[in-house]
Amino acid sequence: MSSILSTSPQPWFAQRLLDWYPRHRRDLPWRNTRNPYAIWLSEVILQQTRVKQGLPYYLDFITSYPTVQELAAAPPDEVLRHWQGLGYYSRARNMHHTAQQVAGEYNGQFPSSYAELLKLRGVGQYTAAAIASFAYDEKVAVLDGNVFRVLARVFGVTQDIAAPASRKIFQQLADTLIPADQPAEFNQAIMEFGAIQCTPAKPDCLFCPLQTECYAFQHGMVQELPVKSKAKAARTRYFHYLVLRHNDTVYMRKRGPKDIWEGLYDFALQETGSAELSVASVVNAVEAVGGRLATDRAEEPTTAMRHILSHQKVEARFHPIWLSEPLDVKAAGAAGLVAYSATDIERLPKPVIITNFISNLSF
DNA sequence: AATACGGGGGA
DNA sequence: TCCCCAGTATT
Repeated sequence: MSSILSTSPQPWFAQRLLDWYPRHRRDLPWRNTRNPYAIWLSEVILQQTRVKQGLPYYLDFITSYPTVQELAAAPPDEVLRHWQGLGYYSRARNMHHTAQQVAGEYNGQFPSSYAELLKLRGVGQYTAAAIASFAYDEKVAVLDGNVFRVLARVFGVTQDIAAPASRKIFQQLADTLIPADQPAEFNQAIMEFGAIQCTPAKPDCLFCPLQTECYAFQHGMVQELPVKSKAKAARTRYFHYLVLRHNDTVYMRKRGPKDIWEGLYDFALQETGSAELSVASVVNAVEAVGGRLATDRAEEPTTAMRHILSHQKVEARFHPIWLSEPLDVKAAGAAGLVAYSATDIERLPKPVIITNFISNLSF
């Protein structure tokens, strides 16, 4: 079925990668440091994120919070605001939690082994292996999307990389390949090789140092490997945002748990099963949060703005509502709505779709 | 084992 | 459109 020799060492693999790496590696600010804080920060930012997208965020965080103590001391909303636009916001919340734990319980020192790192919130097998190897030279192989792809192709592993059960196959393979004397360099090399040379769509097989040994190349299966089952189709949700305005303020609320964009701020929301929301429904919704319209009818909503997430397609319409007076305090409070000035709003962490809408809003 | 959770970029 | 990305936590 495949050419895996799972228990016999194959030194050529590490040798070729370690030869390739110094000649092709990108110079990135979190490389060439042994500072576990900087490494942890970069790894959390880079989870499910490309270097190009994560780099400016890393630079902002390491500048704004040079030490774990400073990150720990920051207000949660401020941390989320710095994270704004990066996605997977639980990473930011978990990161902040872990910063406070390290600053407090760990006396500012990150744990120094894979097993201990794994206990930190937001630090899974990949990130624990990355920190343990990069910062402390522990011999533990990282397994990320790049490594899965490289191993599947080079060794002809046909297991579905999306299936959790496949992980131990790849982990076992990676563990036999990682050299004891250069675990950090090897981990960096295999990931960089996957990111630059053995890319998903059009890998550079012509100039590949593993061409002769690569199972996928030798068997014409480069496009077939890795095997990955498809994700479930995304469902569509219809958001009708009530942009409640009074004088120079706009009402916003913090989003709760068990849904997208937890902890970020948006407007009063009516979610429906279709793209339409009648004027009567808008008026009802405004009154439900204790509002009185300044005019007898609502303004036309904006055209739908689409926002694509991994598991959801959000179709949002924004209904500008001018209030004749502030919201009833009790009703607004129950809905979590608070009046913010333009300056306040700039500082709030917001989903990209909200930021985009606000950028066209005149105060 | 399956699902939820963002957003950007490339083909 | 579809796929991928320096994954993790929850169910």
